[in-house]
Amino acid sequence: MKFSTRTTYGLRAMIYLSKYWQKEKISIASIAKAEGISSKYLERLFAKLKKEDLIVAEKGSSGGYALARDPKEVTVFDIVKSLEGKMSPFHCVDESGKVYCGKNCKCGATLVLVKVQKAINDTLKGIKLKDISK
Amino acid sequence: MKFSTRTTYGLRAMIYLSKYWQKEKISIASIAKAEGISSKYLERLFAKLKKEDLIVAEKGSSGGYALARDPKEVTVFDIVKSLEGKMSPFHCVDESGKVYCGKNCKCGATLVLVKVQKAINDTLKGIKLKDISK
DNA sequence: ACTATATCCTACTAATTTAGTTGGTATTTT
DNA sequence: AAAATACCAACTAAATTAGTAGGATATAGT
Repeated sequence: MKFSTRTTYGLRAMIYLSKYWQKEKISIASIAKAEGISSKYLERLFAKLKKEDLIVAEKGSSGGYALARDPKEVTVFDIVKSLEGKMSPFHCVDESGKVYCGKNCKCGATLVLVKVQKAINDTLKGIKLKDISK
Repeated sequence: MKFSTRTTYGLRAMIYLSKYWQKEKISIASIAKAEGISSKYLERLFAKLKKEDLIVAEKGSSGGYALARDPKEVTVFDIVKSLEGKMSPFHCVDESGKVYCGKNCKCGATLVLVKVQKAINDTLKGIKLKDISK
């Protein structure tokens, strides 16, 4: 089991943006270069972040991206969720923690899955973007 | 991000075995049938569990598998780890929690990864096989 | 108006991982 | 000897992830 690099790339880009919060707009090209990420790939990740209103964009020359909200108020959960899609890392358990696997819904295994899912989400919700951008 | 079905399959099989702890040996065929898992696939998962000494096997007719240790003493972490390989769900962070990514090792993103990894592992270590096999 | 620099959009490709299959061999009980 | 079991290696199929290609669209500065 591996988390995708999307999460790490996205976090790094958001940290980068938070350094310019209420200062400058930043282009994908410059973030990609600074962080060593494919700019075309980062482009696609930014589409997701924008769709969830975590960042705002301005087109055209001297355009770029900026955080949509104060880094003090954005949680890492918000970011990871927008990049990874639904935060339900198991096939049997949906996002709300409800178990719906076909075969044997009351099996002890799902107790584990639900706890792990909750542990991950609680951890992510407990960290603000501000906390990790110094 | 999804955990693989291996984890769930393996847990369910181990729960199944724990019901027969110090009673009977159980064949893969019967577990696979009862749990609705491909028996050939389960075979391969059992190879991993055996390699980590979580189960013991006896060959031949009337052979089968049994838990190697008391379900009170086996943690879910032991099981998941043997199935998933290393419990380092991020590319930047090794199993011990050490960060070793090439580019920017001190970046704030790794703080998140380390915390999530710890949260998962602590959760898994806190659950005994016995706890989930009623 | 032109040009350079951006975001935005869609489709394709490559690599990796996961899940499952095929076809056996070795061992033990009956 | 036959049946049932674990054991083993190689292959295939499906899904996901990572990355690329090739543009269209919008804006600022000249």
